[in-house]
Amino acid sequence: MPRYYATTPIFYVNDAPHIGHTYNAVTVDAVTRWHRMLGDDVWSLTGTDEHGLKVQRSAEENGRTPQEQADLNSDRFREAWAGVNLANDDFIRTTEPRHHQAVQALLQKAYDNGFVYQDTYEGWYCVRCEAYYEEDDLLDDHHCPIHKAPAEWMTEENWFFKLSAFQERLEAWFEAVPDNITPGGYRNEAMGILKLGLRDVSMTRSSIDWGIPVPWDDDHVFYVWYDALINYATAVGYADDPERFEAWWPAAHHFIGKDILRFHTIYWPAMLMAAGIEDMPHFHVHGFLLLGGEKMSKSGNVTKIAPSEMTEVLGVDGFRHALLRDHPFGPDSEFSYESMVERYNTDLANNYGNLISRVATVVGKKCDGVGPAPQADSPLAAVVAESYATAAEAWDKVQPSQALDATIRIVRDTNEYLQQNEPWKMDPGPEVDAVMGDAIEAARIATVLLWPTIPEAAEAAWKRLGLDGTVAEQPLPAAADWGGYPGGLTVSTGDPLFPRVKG
RNA sequence: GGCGCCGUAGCUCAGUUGGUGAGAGCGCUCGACUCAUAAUCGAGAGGUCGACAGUUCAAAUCUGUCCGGCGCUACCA
Repeated sequence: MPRYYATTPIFYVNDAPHIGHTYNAVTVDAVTRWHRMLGDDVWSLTGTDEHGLKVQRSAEENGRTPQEQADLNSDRFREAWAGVNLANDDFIRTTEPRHHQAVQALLQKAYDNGFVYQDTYEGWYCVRCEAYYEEDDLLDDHHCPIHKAPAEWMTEENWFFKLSAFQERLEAWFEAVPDNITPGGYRNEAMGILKLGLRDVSMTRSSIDWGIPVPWDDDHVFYVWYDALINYATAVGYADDPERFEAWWPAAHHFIGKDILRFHTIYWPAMLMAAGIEDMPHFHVHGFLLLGGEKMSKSGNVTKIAPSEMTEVLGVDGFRHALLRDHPFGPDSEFSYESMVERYNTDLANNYGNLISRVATVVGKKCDGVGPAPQADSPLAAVVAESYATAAEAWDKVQPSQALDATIRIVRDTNEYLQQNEPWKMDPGPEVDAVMGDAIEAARIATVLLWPTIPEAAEAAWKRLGLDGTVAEQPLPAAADWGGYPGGLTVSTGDPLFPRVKG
């Protein structure tokens, strides 16, 4: 059984969950749900990044311990993800003991293998940023470009990671694995970074307490990135279950935003290599949601919009669908309230939801409420087969927008098929049965294929069609084969699955 | 400065290795239907595929230049 291990980034606890985070998390959720239907052995991970100066500071400001602060804020992400129906298998926190063990173990390996050394770091340092700057990046008189405050010349003893030692091995990895980073544009970006040449980087801090102690030097904690990235290994047992790690690690897929490309696709693979891990993860990189439209651009930035603002209007499933359908995975794309509502109304209210309604009503009136079996040679059979092939390929390439487009095509063509045959004008009999059997079957398959994005509504539709069991347990590709609907099941009507939303 | 990305109908976007008269959804116009969530279906209008110049029998697709927007070149989480 193929394995598929998918991760979101761990989100920094000081941030509030917003639709940018949500886009990433829902993509991972939908893709992993698709893989579950394929019968793959799936593990999906999300979590929170909880160390670092910012957490330490906001804890002080609020009169809490850093751990208390982290607990509070981590819960916001848990709640947000429950609110969009994420079916993650694990939620990791970097403050957990299992993670401390893994970080110390993995970096100790790097140390033992000779890829860590002590050196003096000198540079212009902004206290408020807690970061060093290159001279060229500072404003006049060595002022910090962000805070406009004077930077100080600092000298610090630090532990360095020998990133430069991995230049060639990283290049070899890129050469050997053409799809190590998708979409391809981001792979080019990463290769560009490589081509410029890699410098060793500092990986510890002695000025902060809120972090994971360096095992060979009590005075230091690891710099946040060297702590955070390792979460992906922690979660599949790097420190405490080597067998489990062996099994899952080769199947790792990291879904990330383009802003963290460098750390993930260059530093992290090098860290793995330094620790003697052979298998490299796959990376799927997306762009930003840009805030357009009227209603929300007034509130400024996409990072100010909580997912709950959208689920209140569109429902959980409606939001999930519109989010993935309208924003191709990879490039930056426009996000607007108006287009989300429009997408919801078009795809889910007018097409999919309405199809379920009209089918149920006509079956009720013309077939005594019992769904007839589909025709083996229905013209819809070919439509479904083609749509499935397109959707399956798109999911495989991590292109949910394309997959959903292909899936909705089934719904559109079924509406067209009904319109052409007008079964509501016919007297009950074989002719009506033939048309309605086909329509139910197409609706059934569309429901299966929509489950990864609209799981709740899909289950509800499944029951209305009178089908047994759950959509979740339907196996692909078999469940998408034409003719799966047996006929003779009671079809029921009900309130609209997706009520129209007024713009 | 260097590297890279983007610029296709009013809007949001598709367009594999260059090849039938350039597409989808939405919006718009007209019509049909009335089973259905004023939903659905059909027809139509609408683009010199950023500009210019090349390569080619043939380019939105390849090359160069230019214009416009953006990213990276940062130990910002």
